[in-house]
Amino acid sequence: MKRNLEHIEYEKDTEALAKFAKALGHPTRIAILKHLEKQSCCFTGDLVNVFPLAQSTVSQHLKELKNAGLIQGELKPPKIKYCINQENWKIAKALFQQLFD
Amino acid sequence: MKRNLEHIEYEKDTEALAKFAKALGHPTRIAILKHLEKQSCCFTGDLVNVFPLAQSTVSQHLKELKNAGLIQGELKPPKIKYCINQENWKIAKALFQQLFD
DNA sequence: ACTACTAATCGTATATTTGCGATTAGAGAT
DNA sequence: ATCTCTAATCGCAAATATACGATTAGTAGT
Repeated sequence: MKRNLEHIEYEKDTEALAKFAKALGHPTRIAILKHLEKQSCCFTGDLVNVFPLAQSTVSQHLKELKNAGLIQGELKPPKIKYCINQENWKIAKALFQQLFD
Repeated sequence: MKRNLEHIEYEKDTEALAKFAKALGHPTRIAILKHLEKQSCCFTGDLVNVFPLAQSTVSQHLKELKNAGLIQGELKPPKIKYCINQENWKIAKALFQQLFD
């Protein structure tokens, strides 16, 4: 990007909502979240079997969801159990609700 | 992208939701939509004054929102009046609501 | 036809995203 | 210490996204 302007400052809520939306902006990630809602929790390996994607690709998507704060991982050797981050999930829900009021 | 797998088929709702989310995945576009909600309608030129962005950049964002079906433009020479596409807005709202249930 | 105005599109540069295979890291179990 | 298993990370390639200035298109008025 070629921007000579310094980073634009938006309202906190706007930034937060965009961040959540961005994380939701890929069908695979939506599908992962729906799966997590249904299963309540699951492991990376399970998802690799659910989607016709490489393990590294699924891991990448999980990473983005984690970075956005929508999910969290719990060490459950030798696996990692992923769940929806309920706290941030509520925040995201509220922000979207607010947008669509 | 290097994918030898043919395009993955997701559920219609999943695809639709991801498309809406993707369009919402940029703070400028969230801000534009919030502005449209407040003003009910507005013109490209107005937005160029609201954001420290080039006219072409604002136009690009409007195009993406239009492609996602979230807004629509009405010819109002010599300007174009943009409004939220209420029909799709409702659909988007429902899809997000459903996700966060 | 010409002018004036708005907004879309083009061309370009750079950043980010998406995806894969290969490798590495981490945590038990032997 | 070594082996096994899972999942993250690395390195790469290709597609998309973001932003800009410049140009073009479209419409209304003169």
